[in-house]
Amino acid sequence: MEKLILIDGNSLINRAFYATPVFTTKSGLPTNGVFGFIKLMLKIISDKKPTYFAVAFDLHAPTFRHKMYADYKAGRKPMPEELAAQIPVLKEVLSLMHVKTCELAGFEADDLIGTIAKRFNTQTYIYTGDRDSYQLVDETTSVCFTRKGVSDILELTAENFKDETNLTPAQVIDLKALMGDKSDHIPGIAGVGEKSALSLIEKYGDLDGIYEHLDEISGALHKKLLDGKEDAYFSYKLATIDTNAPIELSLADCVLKMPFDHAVREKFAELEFKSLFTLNIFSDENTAQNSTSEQKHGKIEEVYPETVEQALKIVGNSTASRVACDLTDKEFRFTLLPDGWTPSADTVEYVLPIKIGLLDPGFFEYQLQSLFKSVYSGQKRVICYNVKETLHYLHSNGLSLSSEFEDVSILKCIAEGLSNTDGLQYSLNLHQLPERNRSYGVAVLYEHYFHSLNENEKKLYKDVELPLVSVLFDMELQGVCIDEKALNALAVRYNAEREEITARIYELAGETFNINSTQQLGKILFDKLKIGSGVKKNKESKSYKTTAEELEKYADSSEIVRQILRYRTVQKLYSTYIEGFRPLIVNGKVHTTYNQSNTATGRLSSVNPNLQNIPIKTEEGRELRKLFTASKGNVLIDADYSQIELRLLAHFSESKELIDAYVNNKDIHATTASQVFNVPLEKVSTEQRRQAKAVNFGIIYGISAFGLSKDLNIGAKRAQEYIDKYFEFYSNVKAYMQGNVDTVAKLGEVKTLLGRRRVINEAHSTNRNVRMFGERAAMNMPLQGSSADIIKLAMIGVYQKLKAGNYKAKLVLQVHDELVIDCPKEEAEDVAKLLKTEMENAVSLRVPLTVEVGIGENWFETK
DNA sequence: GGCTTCACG
DNA sequence: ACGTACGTGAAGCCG
Repeated sequence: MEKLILIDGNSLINRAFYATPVFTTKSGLPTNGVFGFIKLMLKIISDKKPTYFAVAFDLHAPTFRHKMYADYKAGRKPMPEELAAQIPVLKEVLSLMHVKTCELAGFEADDLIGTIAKRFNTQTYIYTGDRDSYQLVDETTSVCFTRKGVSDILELTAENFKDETNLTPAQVIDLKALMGDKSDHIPGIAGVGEKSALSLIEKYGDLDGIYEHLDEISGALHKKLLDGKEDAYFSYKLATIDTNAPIELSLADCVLKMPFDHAVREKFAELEFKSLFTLNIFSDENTAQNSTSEQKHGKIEEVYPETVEQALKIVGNSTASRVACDLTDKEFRFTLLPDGWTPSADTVEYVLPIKIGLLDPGFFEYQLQSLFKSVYSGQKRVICYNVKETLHYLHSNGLSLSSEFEDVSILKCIAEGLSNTDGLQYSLNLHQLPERNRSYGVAVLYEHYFHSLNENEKKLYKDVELPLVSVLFDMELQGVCIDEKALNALAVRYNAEREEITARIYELAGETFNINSTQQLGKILFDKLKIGSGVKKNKESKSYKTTAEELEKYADSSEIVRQILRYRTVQKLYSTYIEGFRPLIVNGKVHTTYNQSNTATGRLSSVNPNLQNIPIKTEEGRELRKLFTASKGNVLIDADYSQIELRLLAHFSESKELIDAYVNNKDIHATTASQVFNVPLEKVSTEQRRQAKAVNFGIIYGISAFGLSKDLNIGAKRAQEYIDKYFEFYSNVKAYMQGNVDTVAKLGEVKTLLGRRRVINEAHSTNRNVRMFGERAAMNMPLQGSSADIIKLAMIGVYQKLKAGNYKAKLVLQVHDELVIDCPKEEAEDVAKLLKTEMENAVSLRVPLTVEVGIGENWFETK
């Protein structure tokens, strides 16, 4: 069915404005709202491929519903100047795009949208950041609600509406009538919140139903409802969207005309929307008769060589200096890129099936190897989307990649952070590139992202992230040895204990239940056994909170609680670290995958298995590290940075107290304790030092009194005193942190030592909690991210030194501030020295970086 | 697939 | 008066 998209213009430009960092044209015109809106609009077009498209705007004037609205809206915070200025610009852009816009004196955008949606019997999608429109959902109308920012969209349809909201679309109005809506200045009934409103609706269906059965409702609620009846019905009218607005509009008026005229391109140039240029959305005057994808991007011809020899010849005869590749289970696609190639050139994409099935498949794949060899180990630079994956694929076929390579997934990550990490296919759609021409798409995306980087980012990419790919590939390939015998022994032990505890818990509970179910557990503990009164529930109030922290409170008085805490420990160790590892062991080793492009700060992450969260904090958990051993005849060398994030804080803040502490090798936690608790350094107790350590850590996280008080189990007031004392002494640290907050408020992003950016949209939120989260993230990211930068440099240095020295030692693990090498005993002394030196000298800061090294037969022993 | 819990830096 | 520590991944339950 043909699709119609309806956009609430005011609502979405508002969302886009706050979700996009503030930027202006050279002349000072703010354009972030328009930019964010256009981006979103293009994404919608790409996702839904609509035939019809219209944007509605508010236009207030005195008529019934809106007069009331105007009254209420008088108290509303005015739209910021920078946003208001962008609305005419947006309307101008839309007009150039021939996108139908509508507004009508006296009607809200959602009235127009409601009217249009009900008028035409075609599949309609309403995009808005306003929950009011939920009431419009029906069989042919969906509401796409922008949850946070503009990228997270919740699509409500007739099918999922009940599941998502627990209401019918019509009941949305009743809900608002009862509870009101501050942001829309609908009063509702005083003292009636979401909870009671929802339960009333669930019981009586709607407003009329509630008042018909008013006598069944007792107590305070009865009075509130009685007193608020007028408010409720008035609010009901306010909340009801008018679906009969007198608007003249036919479906034909809404036809979306793609591609866009040259004038749109010119307008984008004027607004300095350079990143939109590479998109395939403009008509090319010269080849106006061609289809969209061919106009902007030239022709893409798919060629299927009949034999591998043919393909080999094509590669051999080509003088192209680069080749873009995409290798999947089904196909191998490659595009040769001659010097000076641009996305607008006519391009040929070669396609070879990986599994032919008809002939002898082994033979064909054997043939393919020579093609891989010529492409991946030739003179041409190879461009992939995830090159480490390709390296593994080649290796498993006895091949290696010896050409220089590029990686679009990493480029994208440096350019946009975590914005859209859904892989190549997603990026192709987003950029309106043909879905099947994946190697061509890789080339276009490469050009797009590489040229969007600034000089620092290009260096970060070329000098750090790309060389790191080879390091990580080698580490993953190498793997780390697991002592399977010891693992099996532990499995038996844990399993026996788990069964023992389970039996005892059932006995104490008087029945069997699923201990792993927090819901069932909560009911047993608090409803049945009434273990305690403190029945803290979770957000949805669906279940009791049963975290270890919560249960500890009852441990002294209740055996079942003690047994459950013990059960949790054993269950965690057994399921995650014993049984979880078993299927991942290959020839006595596990080979993790390090993900280089999925953290907000620039850290690596580790999966299948995660080797960055192996227990260490408790004695018992720490035992598991004995399972991680050196290879036969080898030792493990472990090196970790000492307090690298605090040292970075000293460096960035230029706090002379912090610098002094590190330059003179002082005990930093004791120093902080001495200041915070007003005692001479030599009189600091172990308890005071422990607390000061928590303060120092808290600072790195963007400290809050509440967080610190929870961590230290003290009152928020005391915690605040500690923080004040801390900042009084380390005054530059306070200024530095404030600087981060100011930066993110102004630019919407912060940076690390090597210029890695993190966009923090939360910093522009009107919601105080969300905004403060953004501020804490802004305080933490430069520290956590620079630490990640530094260890990446060190890894590259160590890798190169090991290679240059012809050592057999191999890097096997990275745990954020720690590296582990599997090393022949005879090399150990040299390698330990090399490792320490490379790590300590990876960068030069205002304070020394120090590294602690340990050597042992297994990971446990190195510490 | 989202939520809860818990392992790490 | 509000509700918060920063960054991850895995297992298991539940709808």
